[in-house]
Amino acid sequence: MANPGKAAKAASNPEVAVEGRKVGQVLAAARHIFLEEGYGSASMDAIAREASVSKATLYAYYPSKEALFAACVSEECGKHRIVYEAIEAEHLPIDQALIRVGLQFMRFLLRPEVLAVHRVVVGESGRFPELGRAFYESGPCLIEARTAEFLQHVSERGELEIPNPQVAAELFLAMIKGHVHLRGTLAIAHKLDVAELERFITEAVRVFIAGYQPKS
Amino acid sequence: MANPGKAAKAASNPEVAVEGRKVGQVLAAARHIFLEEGYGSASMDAIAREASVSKATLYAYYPSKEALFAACVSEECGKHRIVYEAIEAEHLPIDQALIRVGLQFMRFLLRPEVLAVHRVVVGESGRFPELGRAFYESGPCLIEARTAEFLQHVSERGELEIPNPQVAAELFLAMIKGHVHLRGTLAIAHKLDVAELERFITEAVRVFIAGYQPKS
DNA sequence: GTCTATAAATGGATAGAC
DNA sequence: GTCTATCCATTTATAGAC
Repeated sequence: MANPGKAAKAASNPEVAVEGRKVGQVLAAARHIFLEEGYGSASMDAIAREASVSKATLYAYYPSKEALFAACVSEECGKHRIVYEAIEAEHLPIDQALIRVGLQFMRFLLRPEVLAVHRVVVGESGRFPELGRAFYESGPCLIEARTAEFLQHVSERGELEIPNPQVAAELFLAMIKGHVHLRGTLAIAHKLDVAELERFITEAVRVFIAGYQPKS
Repeated sequence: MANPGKAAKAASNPEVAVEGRKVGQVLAAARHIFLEEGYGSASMDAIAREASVSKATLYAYYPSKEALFAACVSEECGKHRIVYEAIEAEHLPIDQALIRVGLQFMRFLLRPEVLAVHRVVVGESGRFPELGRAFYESGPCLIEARTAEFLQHVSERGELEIPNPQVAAELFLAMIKGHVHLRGTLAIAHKLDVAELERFITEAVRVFIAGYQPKS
């Protein structure tokens, strides 16, 4: 498995820690340019310039602009897997726990890089269908699954009565997003009032809990 | 106001009924190309070709590609105003009324042209900030306002108890959208099971009503 | 693998005839 | 207003030297 011949190849570069040196620069530059300009407006020249390599080197790694785009955005989607860490709110009362999950969720969604990926993927998913699916499965779908697990535990402990945790998770996450996330993706400068967001999330949690209150 | 000189100018063309003949062709073609290719990948050549005019004519109407794009997408956003007609469900019991509103909402959102506009606007809103705002205000914002009005009436009749109809409308519409709309924008071919959508909406309505049940 | 140089096509935008 | 023809910068992609 280990390759003795070219052992100390990575980790000598301050850039992203992808295998190889230049390929890391290329991917980082591509990421930056594509997320900033979108697929159509981005140019391989700009990427090569920012990566400090020649265009020929780009094409040595990736056979086409499309391939580079797909590789680079797919990788970005994959990262989302890592970010949404396990919910550490199991010990709290249910309303406090859900509020915490909601805030954590929104803090993640509203990160500028996450919004940028969202924009590019939505914008290009008509032309890159696989991309839409990859994004969906490594992002929203995964987060929903984890939230469903959490809700299942909540239901098993009898704190709420949730016959279908999958559907409940979808409703919960959708409520939390509300229009705040949409405004984020639309780049509407809207001095995000954290206190107001918290009030909104609190109301969402209240409605959710009312909907899944145990009957006993 | 009326212009006797060039009276019978419009309405002689099978294309879209915008003022003038060629300008209508241009806008229709631009709409089509931009929505299909996105801003960056679309070309003025392609638009001119599809509109059956020369590029010079394009530039006679609009000074730049950006201007044509903005004009054409803004116009498309404006159309959304019209589509979401007044809610005609006031006479139904509240749960049935809300289910109906939800279905109507989703039928609108999932129309291919509406999804296409959504994709383009989200994709380009990073570079065209005014576009994001125009879309938001003529689409989601307006629909939310109308839904809030409806909920206010419901609350005034005592069917539900809704202290803040604005927030409630946001929660309601967000739940209805769930992940179905996201999958639509991501162009994920997902044989839309209408029966399942109806079940989902029914559950969303159930949770919503539980959250705003009058206390009496 | 990596570069310089360039091919070959297309991009947005315009000049000038009618 | 509309067209043909064209300018010139930029595009994706490649050939060939090192």
